[in-house]
This record gives sequence, C-alpha cells and structure tokens, in this order.
Amino acid sequence: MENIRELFQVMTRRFGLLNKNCCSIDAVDISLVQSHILYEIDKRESPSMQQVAEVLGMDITTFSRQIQNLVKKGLVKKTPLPEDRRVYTLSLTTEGKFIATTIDREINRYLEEVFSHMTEFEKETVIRSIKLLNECMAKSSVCCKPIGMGK
Amino acid sequence: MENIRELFQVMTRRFGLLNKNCCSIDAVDISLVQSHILYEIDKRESPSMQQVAEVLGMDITTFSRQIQNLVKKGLVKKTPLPEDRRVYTLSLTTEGKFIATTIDREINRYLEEVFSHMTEFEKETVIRSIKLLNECMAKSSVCCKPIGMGK
DNA sequence: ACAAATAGTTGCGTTTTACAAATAAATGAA
DNA sequence: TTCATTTATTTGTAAAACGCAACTATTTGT
Repeated sequence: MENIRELFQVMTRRFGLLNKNCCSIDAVDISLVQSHILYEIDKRESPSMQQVAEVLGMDITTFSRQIQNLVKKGLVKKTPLPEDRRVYTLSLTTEGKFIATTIDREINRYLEEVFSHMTEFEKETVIRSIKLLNECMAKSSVCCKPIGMGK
Repeated sequence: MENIRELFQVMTRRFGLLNKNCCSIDAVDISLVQSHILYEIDKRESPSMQQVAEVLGMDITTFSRQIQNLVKKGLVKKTPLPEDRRVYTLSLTTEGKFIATTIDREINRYLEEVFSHMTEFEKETVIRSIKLLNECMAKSSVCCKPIGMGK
C-alpha cells in the first residue's frame, strides 16, 4: 500500500492553498494566520487570548501582536473579563464577522464543488471518514497537540 | 448537517501541528516550510526550483532563499541542468535524505497510532475516502491551485 | 500580607516574506 | 547571425511574522 502520509500531505496542502487564496477575495484581504484567528474566534464563545493561541499552536506573544493588528483593522474586539481582569475576551466586530462569513462561504462553496464530482453515497462516506478521523486524532494523545511547540 | 469546512479545518490543523512538531525531533531541527521543501524534493525526480516552489504555493524568491539556507545546512544539492543552464535541479544530500526519512517515519508512526483506534474496515474506508477526495480536488480547477497567489 | 502562579504585553534580534529589479541563459524572428 | 523576448533564478530592500526574555497587572494560596 502507498504511503499514508503522502495522502494527507496532498490533501492538506490543497486545503491550505484554498485557505490562503480565500484570504484575498474582493473586500477581504488579510493574512492566512489572521484568517485562522478570525475563524477560531467566530467558532468559540468569547474565548480568551490563551485559548485561541493554544488551538492555533501559536506563541502567545506573536498572537498578542496579531490581535493588536486585527483590533486596529476593526475586525476584533478585546473585552476585559469582569471576574478576572487579567483575561481578555475576544469577539468579532460586525465587519470581522462579515469577513469570516465571506471566507467561510467561499471555502464551503469550493468544497461543494469538489464533492459534486462524487456520488451522494461517496460524499457521505468521505464526510463520515473525516469525522471519524478527527475523533481518533483527538483520542490519540501522542502528538498533534502543541506540546513541544517552542524548539 | 454540520459545516464541512469545520471538519477540514480541524483535520488539517491537527495534521499541520503534527508536521510542525516533527520538525524538531532529535537531530532534526528545521522549520516547517523547510520540512515541506525536503518532502517535495524527496518525492520528485530531481525537480527544478520552479516546480517545487509551484506545488508549495511559495513565491519563487522566498523559495530561492530557503533553498540557499538548506544548501548551507548541507541538506539539499543544487545541480545545474546541462541542457538548460538557467535551471537548477534539486536533490537531497545523504543527510537531507536522512532527515526527510526520519520525519516521514515519525509522521507515519503517528498516523498508524491514530488508525489503531479504528477497525481494519474503517481504516480502509478512510484511506479510500482521502484518496477519492484528492482525485476530486485535482479535477476541480476552481481554486486550490496557487492561482491568485500574490495578493 | 505576601510569595507564587497566571494572562497578557513589550523589547529586541532573527527569520520569513514578497515586490521590484537585476542577471544569465535560451528562444524566436528578422 | 543578431537582437528582442521570454524564462529561470538571484539579489536589493523593506515589511511582516516569529519567539525568547523580561515586564506589568491581577489573582490565588498560605
């Protein structure tokens, strides 16, 4: 059988390029990491800086500065948490939300196009497979988490 | 049904972190992009600079400098092509090959671990799904290729 | 009340990035 | 052949991203 990593590498590379391309559409023009940040903030319930930096596997100091940029661009709002004033809660502004939604729509549109080359059954199978894969990756504590992050 | 992009995002993020982590193991200590470069050179038959830069969606000038670094580190060899002296052919040195192999083994080891949480049937299904996905992504010319690369 | 832990920021030097322009070699047309 | 054009790669340069160390501010535990 062929190299499994190869399959993953090709798939994630393509999806990565898609993500990248979708950062510069029409009104939208942000960097790839910024797109990821918007995505994660949008997905979660007013997360803290640490939380988002963590899932993205980013150094907190780099993340801090990226947030500063996004705040300057008017895409993200930083709200101090009343019960713990060390913590800042992140949320998207209306424009940030708009951009995140635009990117999301664009990516889903592309994915639909890809799935259009399959039968409905194949599509279901593929989606179930990825879901299963994600569950198994979550189980496996070996790696994949930003453990040894800093060199 | 849930957002399809979400599934992809989670999967590729995990795999991305895995890739990142596997860059700094033991003797190996290179950046993520450098790891990708080594991987692609290893995979192909003495490719040119353009070719590798292209599949990685990298700007050729950035790529050029990364190659210079890898050559300095003694991991990559740049050989001028006799029949067209403008192009350079890329290949891995013994040490570059060793590092690429080490990373590859490590990643595959992790993937095996992930698959160990599935039945043999599920594993087969997942692998076939990813393969199918890759084929369909290749068909779709909408995006995913480094078309609009530069902003 | 105070040491220790936690969340986030800033200083600073290194690396990465990409546009513009340069070099060098091949190709095509006159 | 010669010269303009195209192609592959490199270099100049400046901006952006990165991450360690050190700092501030706040909370927690004793």
